[in-house]
Amino acid sequence: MNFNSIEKKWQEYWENHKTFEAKTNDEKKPYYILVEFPYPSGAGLHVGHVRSYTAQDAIARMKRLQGFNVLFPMGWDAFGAPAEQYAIKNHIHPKDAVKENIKTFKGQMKNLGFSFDWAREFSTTDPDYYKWTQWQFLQFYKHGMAYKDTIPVNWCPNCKTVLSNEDAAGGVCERCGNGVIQKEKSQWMLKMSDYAEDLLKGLDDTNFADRVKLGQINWIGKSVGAHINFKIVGYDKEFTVFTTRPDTLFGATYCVLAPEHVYVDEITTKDKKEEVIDYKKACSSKNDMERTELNKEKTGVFTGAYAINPANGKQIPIWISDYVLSSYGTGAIMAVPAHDERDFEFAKKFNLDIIPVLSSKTEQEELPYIKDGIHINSEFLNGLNKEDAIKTMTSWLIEHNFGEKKVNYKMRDWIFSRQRFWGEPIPMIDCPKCGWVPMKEEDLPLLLPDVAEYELTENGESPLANITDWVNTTCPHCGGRAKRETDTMPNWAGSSWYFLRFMDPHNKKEFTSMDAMKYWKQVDWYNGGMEHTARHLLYARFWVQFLYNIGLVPNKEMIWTRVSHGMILGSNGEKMSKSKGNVINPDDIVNEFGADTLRIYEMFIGDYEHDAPWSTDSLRGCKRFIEKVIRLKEKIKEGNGYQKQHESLIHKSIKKISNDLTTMAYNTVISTLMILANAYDDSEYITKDEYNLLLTLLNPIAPHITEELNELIGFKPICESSWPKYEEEKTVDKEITIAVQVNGKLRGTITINKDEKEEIVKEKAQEEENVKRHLANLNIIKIIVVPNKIVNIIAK
RNA sequence: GCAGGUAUGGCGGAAUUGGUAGACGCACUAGACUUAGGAUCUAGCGGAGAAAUCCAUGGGGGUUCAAGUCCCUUUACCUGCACCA
Repeated sequence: MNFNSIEKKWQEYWENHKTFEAKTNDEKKPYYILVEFPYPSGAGLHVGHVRSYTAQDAIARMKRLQGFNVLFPMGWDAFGAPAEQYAIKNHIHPKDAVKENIKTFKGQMKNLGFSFDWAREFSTTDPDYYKWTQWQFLQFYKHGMAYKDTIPVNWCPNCKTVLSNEDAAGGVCERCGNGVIQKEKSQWMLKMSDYAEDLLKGLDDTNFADRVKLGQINWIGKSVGAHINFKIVGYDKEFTVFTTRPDTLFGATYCVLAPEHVYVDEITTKDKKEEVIDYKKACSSKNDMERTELNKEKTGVFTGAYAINPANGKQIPIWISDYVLSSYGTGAIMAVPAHDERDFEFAKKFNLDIIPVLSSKTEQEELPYIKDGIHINSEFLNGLNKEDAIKTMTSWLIEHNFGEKKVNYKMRDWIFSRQRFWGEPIPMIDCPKCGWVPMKEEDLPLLLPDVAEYELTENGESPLANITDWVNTTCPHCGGRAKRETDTMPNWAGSSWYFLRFMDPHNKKEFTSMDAMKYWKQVDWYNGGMEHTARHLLYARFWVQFLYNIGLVPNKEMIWTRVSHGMILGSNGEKMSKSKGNVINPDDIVNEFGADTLRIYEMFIGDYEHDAPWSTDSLRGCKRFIEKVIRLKEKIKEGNGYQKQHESLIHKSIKKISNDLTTMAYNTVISTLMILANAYDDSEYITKDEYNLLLTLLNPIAPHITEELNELIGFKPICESSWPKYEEEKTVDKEITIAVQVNGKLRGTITINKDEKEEIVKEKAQEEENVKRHLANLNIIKIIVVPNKIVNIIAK
């Protein structure tokens, strides 16, 4: 059999019959299956894509056979830095590079037989799409959710470009090797922090995998504590710290400000000026992660200024150190060295006071410790436990105007500006008279200029800043001369709402009609990489919650189940990469082994949620399995229905496969099919119905060969048939074999009727030869019978 | 550093609520068929042992009639950390 021509034949059949096109408002029950749309890189489809697409395709195909109206769309997330860099290098417009890549990806996907509804395809870079991304940004702006702020960014003075933390790892520019500095830039921000609590609560209305929920919860990073104000000696000023342990205030012997804190320059005494300036300079080359490493030697500088501890009126020194981050809390801390590891190390190094305010439970415990000890050295808190002390101290602070109760979130506002060409232009206009003015909605989309050549700017502005024809415009408000915003949106913008557009992709009047959203309701099953479960998912949920709050989507959460898949590693167990030479190209595998073999193999490769190394040997095993299925056709004899000897196995298999396909246990779907095929192989002959059943169950994972074989035995196409049903009573065996233990050790097995009386089971167990032998000379104390499972005889 | 995850034969991995550890596949060994074999079929395949049996789910401890599964502790590896997507 020539699998290549069989695969082509069925791919054409599905296309011609529009088998996979979903109709909005169909009478059938809707079911929306989504895989993360890919970034169409120049490298083409990765075998990792094939894993998750096959998995979701299998669910889609089964659900269709089960009578659902399945929406299984595909599109392209095509804005981003790689396409831009490629375009600069080759002097072409990124849209042309993207066009080529999409063509490649689409061809590869079609060759693998994924049942995507291609009628709904779009790219985030289509003006028809990004028009609505821009429109939605304007809604954020109009509802006070978008603002400009000055933020430090990683800046490479040599490449004259802003870098991600990844590209600036170790304080060195990944591209040129020069040192990276921190540079202040004015950026558009979305007020995501306003949604922290809602994003936390909304998780209750989803069915995300636990580890996904946990990832979201940790990213949001809620902590309850207090703000405490510290007066600065000699100034009519105070600064605020955030702490989760206000009860330890009596132990605060010094304060630390982030080096970037606004008061630092002002309060530094003359003799310390030089030191402070040097220190700040040194910090500007480090990112947050490098700064907070615990095992690194603590560094810091005394500002010469003192603050007053509000609890006891003591003057305590104000230091600056890089272990305090300006991006978390208030950018200032009170240090309690007796009970915080970082503060302790810092205090030891710089000889600062260490006052314990919690009594340790055991004498041997060394500082620092921060368990729920009883308070000491803390005046009115003495003798209280942690909870009571926090309550008492918080009310005391409020009463004396020294602070307030405060909930803090690690999650920050979303930095929405990128100094790049290849992104959605932010539709804002800077007018010398009117300030920032949003574009008129009817003027959208604001298209990217159609130039193939553009240069990086000297000062880190977007390349768009140099394209004066594009930048210069008129103010929509006063009509005077004005300039466009030249920053573009982050790649995350387009992917934050694409799942809504798939519900109604050709709508010219709205981003998606309420009608379509009400019909499809939400994404029933969303799959993507583990690396996207924190950020992409959070951005998308934020976006949807905002749209919900302004009445544009019907539900606060538009994604019900989110699962994530593990990576496919190279055969050496390392991540596939060109430099390691361990990349497997799916095209090669399809050509040599066929798409069905690759699909089966990737489902069989291991636990879906875990990484798994590639093995071409294992792939061959899957090819052998297909060949066995083909050979089984020769075993068909006339006769209908299922033979008695296969009945129980068949019903069990239908049950297990139907279930496992919805719990991501794809590897056991394949092993169940192998067991069924082996049973057929071991019997003298099989019936057409039995063969058709095996083909139908295998069809979601290997759709081409199963359709072909099914046609050869004269059945109508599987894609137009229905999914088999099992009868529960036929899945249980009447006779079962159970284990017999003596003192917890396996000594034999007995065969009994299902649900046999306990007395008879006990008798049979004791009669078993080997059990008898082990019971000789022992007195039976107790016999534990677990119905239909095991017998354990306790004897002395 | 912070957060999350993982650990079972030579390999990928199975194993309802704790109840016969190693399903299924790969690799390997022996044999059959064959001009041939990356084909097919038969048998074997965690370790020790002639066998009975003992040992074995990263290490150590515990709970239980019974632990891969629950609890404590420890080690190693993987992923994410806000301008890569």
